[in-house]
Amino acid sequence: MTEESTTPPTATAAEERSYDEYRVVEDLGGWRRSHTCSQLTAADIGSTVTLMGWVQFRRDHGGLIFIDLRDREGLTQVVFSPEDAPEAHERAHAIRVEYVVAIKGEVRHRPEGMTNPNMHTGEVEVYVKEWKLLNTSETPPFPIEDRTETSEMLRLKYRYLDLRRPRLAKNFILRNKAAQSVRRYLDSLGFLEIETPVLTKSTPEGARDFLVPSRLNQGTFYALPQSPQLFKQLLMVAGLDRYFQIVKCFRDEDLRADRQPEFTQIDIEMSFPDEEQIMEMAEGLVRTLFKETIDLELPAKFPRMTYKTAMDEYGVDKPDVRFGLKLMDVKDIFAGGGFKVFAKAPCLKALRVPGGLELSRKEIDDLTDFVKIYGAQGLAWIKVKEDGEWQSPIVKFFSDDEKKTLAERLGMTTGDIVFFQAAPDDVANAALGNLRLKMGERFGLIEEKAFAPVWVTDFPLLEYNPEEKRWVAKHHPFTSPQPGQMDQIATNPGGALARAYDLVLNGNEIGGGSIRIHTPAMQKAMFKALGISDEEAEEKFGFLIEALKFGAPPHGGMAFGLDRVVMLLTGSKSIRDVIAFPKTQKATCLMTDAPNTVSKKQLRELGIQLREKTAEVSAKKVEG
RNA sequence: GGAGCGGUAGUUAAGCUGGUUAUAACGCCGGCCUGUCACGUCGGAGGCCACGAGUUCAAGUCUCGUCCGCUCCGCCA
Repeated sequence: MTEESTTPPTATAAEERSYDEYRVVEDLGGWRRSHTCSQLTAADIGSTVTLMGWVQFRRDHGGLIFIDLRDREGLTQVVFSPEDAPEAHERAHAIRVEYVVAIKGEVRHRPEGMTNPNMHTGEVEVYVKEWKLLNTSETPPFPIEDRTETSEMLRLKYRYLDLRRPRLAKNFILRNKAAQSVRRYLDSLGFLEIETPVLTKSTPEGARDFLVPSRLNQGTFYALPQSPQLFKQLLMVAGLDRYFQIVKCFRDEDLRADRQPEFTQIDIEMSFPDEEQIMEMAEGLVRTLFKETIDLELPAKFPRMTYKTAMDEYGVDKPDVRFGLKLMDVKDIFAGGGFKVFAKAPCLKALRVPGGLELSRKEIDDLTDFVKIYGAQGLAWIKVKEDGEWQSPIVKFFSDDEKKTLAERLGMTTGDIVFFQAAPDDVANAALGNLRLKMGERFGLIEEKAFAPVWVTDFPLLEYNPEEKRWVAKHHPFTSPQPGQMDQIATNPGGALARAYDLVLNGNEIGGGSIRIHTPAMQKAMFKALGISDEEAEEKFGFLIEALKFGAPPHGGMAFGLDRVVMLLTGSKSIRDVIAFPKTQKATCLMTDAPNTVSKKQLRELGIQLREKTAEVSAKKVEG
C-alpha cells in the first residue's frame, strides 16, 4: 500500500478522490462463517466471530463507520474503528450498499443507551479486526428494503434483488417450513411421496394444455400435466395405497393475482377412504401446517356447508365466513306484484348492510359500476333513515304488504342500506356475493388476522357449458356421483350431486378433491353423460378404463394449492410473492424474457413450421 | 376477447384549464463529521416525460394508435 493511499483525504485536497483502489475483490482465503446475521446476542460478548453478507446501510462518520450486515436471516451492526483497526477502517470508506463482505471481529456489548431494541441483534455489535471485500455491487435499481414500494415490473426484472428484501425472503423461509411440515405429517400417516411424469398426454376437459412437441415422434405432442390426477389414481390401482406429491401443475389459462400458469399442488390420494376420512386427514394437515408455520391453533373440526347453502347465502362457492352479511332470497315477496322489474326477475336477492346509511350517492354510484362487472344491469337500494323513513328510488313501486314483509324478513332497522339484484341466478349471486365482500371491507367487518376454514360439500356433478352446448364435469370427469345420483343425469343433469368437496379459507379455495369413480362401468357411463363418445373415451382415457378393470380399489383424495396457502400464511396479496420466479399477467418472465423465439434449426428438428402471421410476429421479436 | 388503473431523473411521486429553464424526496458522486442505526451536514451530477402519429403558434399535459405492468370479467378448480 502506498503512502498516498493510507493518508485520508483532507479538506484542502483540490481534486475529488476515488476509493476504487480499495475496491479489489478478494478470495474467501479459507474464511468460514461462524454465525448468521441474526444470531449474535449478549451471550456471545467477547468472542471472535466471522460474518458474511451484504451491506444494508452504511453510516460513515468520518471516524467510526457503522454498517448493517445483512443475510437472509437478519441484520448485525458492524463497527469499523480507526483506533481498533486503522487499516481496516481506512479501507471501509470504500464500502457501498450491497457490497458483499466478510468481517472478522469481536462481539461487544453496545455502549449504555446505544442498544437498538428494534433489532434482533440490537444489544451487541461486532468490532472489525480484519475484513475482506468479496464482491462489489452496482447501485441497485431499487432499494433492498421492505418499506419502499417498487413497481412490479422492476421487481420482476431484477427478481434476485427483490428476493433479497426481508419480507420476500421470509416468505420463502416460511414456504419451506410449510413444505417440510406437510411432508412430515403425510409421511407419519403412511403416505408415499412418488413422482409422476411431467411429459404426459393431453386430455380434453378442464383447462388448456401446455404442449411440448416430440422430436422423436414428429407431429405428436406431450402435454404438461394440469395435475397428476390420472397418475395418482393409477398408483392406487397399483396398490401403493397412499400417495402424495408436492408437484408443479400447468394450466394455460389467463392469470390472476392468485393464478399462475405453473403452480404447486400438495397432491394426495388414498385407497379405501370415504369423504370423512379424507376430510379428517386434510384437517389434520392444515392444522399441523398452521401450528408449525405461524403457531396458530385452528379448530379441531372445520365447519361444513353445502354448495347450495354457499350459493344461496354467500353468492359464491368459496364463501368468506369471517363475517356475516348473508344474502336473502326475497323473490316470493314481490312475485306477481306491481313492480315489474322485481316481479319478473328469475332471481331476486337482497343484501342488508347495517350502517350502510352513511354511503354517499357517489359511493352507491361506484358500487353500481362495480356490480356491472358481473353482468348486473343496475343496483337497487333502500336506506333506512334515522326517522325510520325509507329512502329509495324504487320503494314507491312497493305495496304496503310488500314493504312490511320485506322489513320483517330482512330485519331492516335504522341505519341500514339494503341492496337488491333482480337478475338471472348466476348474475344476482355474483353481483351480490362480490358486493358482500366489498361491504365487508368497507365497514371493517373482516377481521384481518382471523383464519376461518370451511368445507363446501355436495357440489353438482355437472354444469352446463353454453359455449360447447353440453354438460361438462364441474370437478373433473373422474369424480364419483353420490349414491343414486347417476339416475338423475338423464332427467336433471344439473341436479346430480358429486362426492366432491372444497376447502375454503377466508374466501379462497385452497383445496379440493373427491371420491373417484373406480369401476369401468361407472367411468364409461360418466363419459357418456358428458357426451364423450366411446371411441373418444377409448382414445383419450383408454388406459384409465383398462386399469379400472384390474381390481381398482375404491379411492379418493384431494389437492391443496400450496401457493395460495402460503400466500394466506404470509399475508401476501398475490401468489407472486410466494413464488420465487413468477410470471407476469401475460405469462412472460421479465428476467429471462421467456417465452422467446427459437432457431429455424430447432423448429425443423421438431417438424414444425410457423404460420405466416405468427412467423411475422416472431421475426419482429427477433429484431426487437 | 373485454373493462378499469398506471408508465415523468436510478427509485417513489407532483406537475391544475396546453404557455418561460419539468419539481420534490430518497438514492448516487464528492467534502466535513468518533456512537450512528432510514446518521447528520455542505456541495454536485442526473430527464428521448414508454413508443409512434396527429391537433396547435406552442404538447409531459389534448386526440388516436402501439407496447409494457397491475386489478378484474370471460377463461380456469
